[in-house]
Amino acid sequence: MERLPRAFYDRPTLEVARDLLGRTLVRMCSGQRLSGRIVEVEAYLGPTDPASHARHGETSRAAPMFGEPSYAYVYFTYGMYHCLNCVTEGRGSGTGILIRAVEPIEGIETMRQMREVRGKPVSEKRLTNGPGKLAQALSIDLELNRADLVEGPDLWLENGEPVGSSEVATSARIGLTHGRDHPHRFYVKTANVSAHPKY
DNA sequence: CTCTCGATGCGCT
DNA sequence: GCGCATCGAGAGA
Repeated sequence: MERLPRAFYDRPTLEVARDLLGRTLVRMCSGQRLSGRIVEVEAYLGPTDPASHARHGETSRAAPMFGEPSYAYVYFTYGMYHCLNCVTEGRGSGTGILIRAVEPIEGIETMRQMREVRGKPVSEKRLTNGPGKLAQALSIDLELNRADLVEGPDLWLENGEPVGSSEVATSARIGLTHGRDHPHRFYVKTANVSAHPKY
């Protein structure tokens, strides 16, 4: 399967977000392919977006989003979770897209082990149905911050199978206190896996 | 299913 | 010090 090219990311963020649905997220983990079908994302639109980490400008944490598109922005939050974004648009935009949920494809048993490190067995549906969960399942942490999604050896996106408009829905973004006024969350209605029971 | 709450560490005002 | 782009446990319906 072919990787998405650099130009894929170098477009308006909302356009890229919609286009990310159905693509395959691939993580090479000690020689093994772990992968999933992207079914939920959220767009973060730069310094003017009150919900974005870029809202205070190019701070050290948000800096990757101000760099070249097609690189990863990984951040650590709530003292214990990591979340994966891909950087979009041109250098200086401060924009990115949070990957919120994938359907596991390859390496399901490894993902299960990663997720069971503490706690009880995890059903396949709950393996990767949330940004913190999929990062844990795919062993994504700060080492992958700024990773090159086009040429890098550890993390990338493949064409997958784009989903048609009839399968796509939008909503407000999840877990925010500011910036809930725009439908910047995109998800696949028919997905096996949902990061939000309400939708 | 729903809701609430605590864990836990860091970025930023 | 405050507030998180989160998650899981526990309680209730």
